[in-house]
Amino acid sequence: MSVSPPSAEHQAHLRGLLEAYMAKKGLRSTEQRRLIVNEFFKAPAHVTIEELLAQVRAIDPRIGYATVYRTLKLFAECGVAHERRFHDGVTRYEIAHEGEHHDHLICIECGSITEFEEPAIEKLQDEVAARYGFTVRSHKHELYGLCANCSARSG
Amino acid sequence: MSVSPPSAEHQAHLRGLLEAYMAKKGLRSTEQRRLIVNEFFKAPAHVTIEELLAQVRAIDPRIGYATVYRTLKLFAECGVAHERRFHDGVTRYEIAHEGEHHDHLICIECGSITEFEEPAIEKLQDEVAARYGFTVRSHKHELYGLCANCSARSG
DNA sequence: TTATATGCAAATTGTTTGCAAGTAT
DNA sequence: ATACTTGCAAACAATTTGCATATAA
Repeated sequence: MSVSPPSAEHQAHLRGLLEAYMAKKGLRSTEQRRLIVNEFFKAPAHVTIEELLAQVRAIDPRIGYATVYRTLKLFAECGVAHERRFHDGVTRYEIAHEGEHHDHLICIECGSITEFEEPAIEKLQDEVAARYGFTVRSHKHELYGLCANCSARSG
Repeated sequence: MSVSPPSAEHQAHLRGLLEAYMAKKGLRSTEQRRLIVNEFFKAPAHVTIEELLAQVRAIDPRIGYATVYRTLKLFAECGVAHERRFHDGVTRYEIAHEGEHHDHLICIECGSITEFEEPAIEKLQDEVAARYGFTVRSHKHELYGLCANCSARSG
């Protein structure tokens, strides 16, 4: 529910971003890149390089790890994806959302990741920063614990 | 200002924690461990293994990386220190504070780390978790940007 | 054509572990 | 004596890079 694929419209917007960025940088549209973009949009949220690699290899087994790695970096650079690194030390990629920034609830039992948005927290956070004369550029707010399912299951 | 060494009293408390834990586990008080505890209490907050290693080697150059590594892990296990991993992927250790949990402002320019505490955020965070039936065990809230000094300097 | 992209394998980075020799109890 | 510790070096895990070959423009 908190993780849904991008609307056709939003997806088109992101493809536009990527295309514009590639044009500006003189980068080329290759078969691998086209495949990786398409699979990335179909992939579950917070996908890892390994996971996406497996997914694209199901279609073309000759794709290399480094190609997926570099393509996801490219997505992050042009704003199509966000890089996230949670507790477990693996980098995950998430499709850039429309509108608001969101944060994460991470289940330490089953690994599920849920997104949440809480403007009141963002507001307080800005107040804290102001108190220290700090200029916020980005932030990370992650809650670790047991998701509803795992809470029920384990007590 | 937000980073001050532990009071003599608090330090004694932490040493007690460590001693009790070591006794319970049958661990031994060695020269290396005594040196590392002492230096850790003198070290700046959010020290890395490398930094603490350099600091203890200034006193005894024969100390190995792994010894510092394992001793800091031990501190974390018994509640004398907290492990933190920020943006840059290096693990840092911080002396366990009295009382409340705190979070961090990290300057992406000079690397300085400031601590903050905001009960209202913690409260909202618990409300968000409750909304999802999520049981919070720990959390990470980090603001990245420019500290007061660097904001002034770079515009 | 020619600069960019790919796939492989090797290099890096930071952390973790195995083991023989040393040491606290 | 015995079990824990140490320091070294090697293993790991995840990411990043160099380079020869392939390919888009």
